[in-house]
Amino acid sequence: MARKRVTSKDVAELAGVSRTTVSFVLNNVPGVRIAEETRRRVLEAARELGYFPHAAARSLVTQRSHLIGFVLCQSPDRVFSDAFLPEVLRGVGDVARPAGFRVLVESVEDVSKPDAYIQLVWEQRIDGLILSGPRSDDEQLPKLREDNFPVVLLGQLPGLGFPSVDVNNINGAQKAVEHLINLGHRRIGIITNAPPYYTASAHRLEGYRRALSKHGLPFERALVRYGDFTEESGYAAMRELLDLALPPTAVFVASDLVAFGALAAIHERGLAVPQDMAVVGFDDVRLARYITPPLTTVRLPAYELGARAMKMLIEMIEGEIPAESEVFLETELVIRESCGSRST
Amino acid sequence: MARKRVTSKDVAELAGVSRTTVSFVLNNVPGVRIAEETRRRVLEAARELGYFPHAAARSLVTQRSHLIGFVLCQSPDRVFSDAFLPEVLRGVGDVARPAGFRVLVESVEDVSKPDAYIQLVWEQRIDGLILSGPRSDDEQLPKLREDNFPVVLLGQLPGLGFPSVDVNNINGAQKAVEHLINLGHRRIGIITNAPPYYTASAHRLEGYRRALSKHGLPFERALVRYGDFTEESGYAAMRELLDLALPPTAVFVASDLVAFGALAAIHERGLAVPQDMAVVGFDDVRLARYITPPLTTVRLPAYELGARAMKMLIEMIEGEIPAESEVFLETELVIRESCGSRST
DNA sequence: TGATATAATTGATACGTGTTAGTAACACGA
DNA sequence: TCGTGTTACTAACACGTATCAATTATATCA
Repeated sequence: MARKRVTSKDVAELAGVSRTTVSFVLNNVPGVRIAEETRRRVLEAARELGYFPHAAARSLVTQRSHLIGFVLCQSPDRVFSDAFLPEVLRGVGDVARPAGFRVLVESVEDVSKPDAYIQLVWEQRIDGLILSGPRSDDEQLPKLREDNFPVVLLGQLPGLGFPSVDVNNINGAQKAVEHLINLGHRRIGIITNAPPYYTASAHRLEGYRRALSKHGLPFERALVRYGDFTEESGYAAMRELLDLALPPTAVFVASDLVAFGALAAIHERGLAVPQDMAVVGFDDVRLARYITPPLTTVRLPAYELGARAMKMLIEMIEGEIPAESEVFLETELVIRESCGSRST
Repeated sequence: MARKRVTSKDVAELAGVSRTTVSFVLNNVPGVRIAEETRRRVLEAARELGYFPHAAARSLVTQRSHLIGFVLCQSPDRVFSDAFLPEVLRGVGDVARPAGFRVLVESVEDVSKPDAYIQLVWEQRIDGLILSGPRSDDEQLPKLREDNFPVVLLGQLPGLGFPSVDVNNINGAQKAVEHLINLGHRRIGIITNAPPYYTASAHRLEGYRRALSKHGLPFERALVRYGDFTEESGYAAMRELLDLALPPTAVFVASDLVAFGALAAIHERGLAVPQDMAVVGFDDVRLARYITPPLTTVRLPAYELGARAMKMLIEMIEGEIPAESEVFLETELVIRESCGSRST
């Protein structure tokens, strides 16, 4: 750091005014009248010296850091959350930037540890918090609730009453399964993305049930299998479905990654997709389109997830009460080749 | 914010000492002796009140924010850099955390704009900077050089003399091609990941040449094609190679994504991988293993890239001169099924 | 015992900004 | 000339910490 720091005092001296005036001009303080000539001189001086207010000094007095924390609670499905992190982050950033906020990214391996991320709040380093993949065993969340610190959840956590943004998993799954039904399938299996105590998993299963019942098809326990985020789990589950006395003609796999495993199992049996077995995935992972056959799947609005969460958070920081407290974003069915296209 | 902020003054009063003593105890200031009993009382009081020093106040006086900026310069290959962002970020975070640093992530669409990210530096919001995918038209970098602000590049940018961390693309490509040669292939094509003015692309081509010449094989211009990050470019390039009078028996595709396109072109011709055409990729994208056939490829050490860059940056912030200024991390050949396994 | 060295603690200041309350200059009407 | 109102600006304080120089309590030694 060769150069000496430029302070508002330097600007004031160069412009021949007081520091207070500099502050008034640069912050455009409402209700204060400054002569046009003076204002020009100050701006000129600031530009010439390359002056930027010291962030720490400023936030010490304003009690605003203009930083928000994006905390990633690592769960077993890291593979999954990772895949969308860049998109989500881009959504967050695109909303944060014009509002003058920066984003501090923190990933936390063990939410039950008391010093996990709450320190950011106690230190007053951040003005608000987006929590991705909140866990119910998180011991810090209740404390934040007490202080009513601005928090938005990405995902769901019933009970604490935090505002949240999530995907409408029920509708998404229902759309996927109805697509299969519309193609003429009557015996449709499901492999979930995760064990049933994950909300997303339960909701996707619920969507499956709704689609069946809406079209008068029976729900058979034998056609339900549970994945656990991994390709391997999809492989194993698909083999079980194929071993049934009366196997399904189509399967809804509630995660693309798990679906890749399922596809491997199908190919292994010498069966063709979509002719012998139609497959729909969920998530629209980047590479869903590159697999053979390109996977029909449900697109997760990752960018929008981030953007919306950030928008809500800013509202809360500004002191407003967000219009809706629980937002569910709709998905989009992306039709490729893994189901055939009898529909069109 | 229902609760009033707890300051060091509160801790001091509860412990019955002065604010100075509190500071001495909590910061473990060397060269200052504190009675064991007093120390205990202070720590106890701090714990009881849940005291954390105000980050802004602290960094105002210490001139240290304990924040580092991770700036993503968006280039046309965003798809690519995105794919590894989570891993890289994890590497950065895992090194930053124990050293007491947090990470501010910023993505910048146009590096030539003067207010792109340098404001973070002028505001003294960050102590150091990791720049991912630096561009030569970046107008801010030279200024940072002048002030010798701590910067580490992720990637390469000859000329300015910034410390950098990058992948050893030459060696990686060479390993991939030698693998094909060892399997008996004598006529090997290459599809690059990007146009030749990208350093990474040029280096991977260079590795290809070295492998050939090392084993006495001729370099033929006809077998060289240029990709441009996309699957489509791989598809087109592969078709051209297949249309040659004397097509190759194997191809090194210097990007997994581009390789997926190439695979599609091969399958379209009714050819089998690896029997009719062996394929090696580069990057080891997460889904390289899920494609059929699972892709043999060169693993990019994404985590280590981030970890190493952060390590160097911390050294520079501490005032040390990093031992090596240009670090090239080695890759690892991941053998799957797209080349056959005549080797073992 | 008194002088002196050492251990333990503190008062005062600086860091760079935002902001409140207040002053000086000036114009205006009576 | 005086009071009143307005405009344009400023002096002084606060934010919460780290740290230096100074001070007080305690042990050491002749």
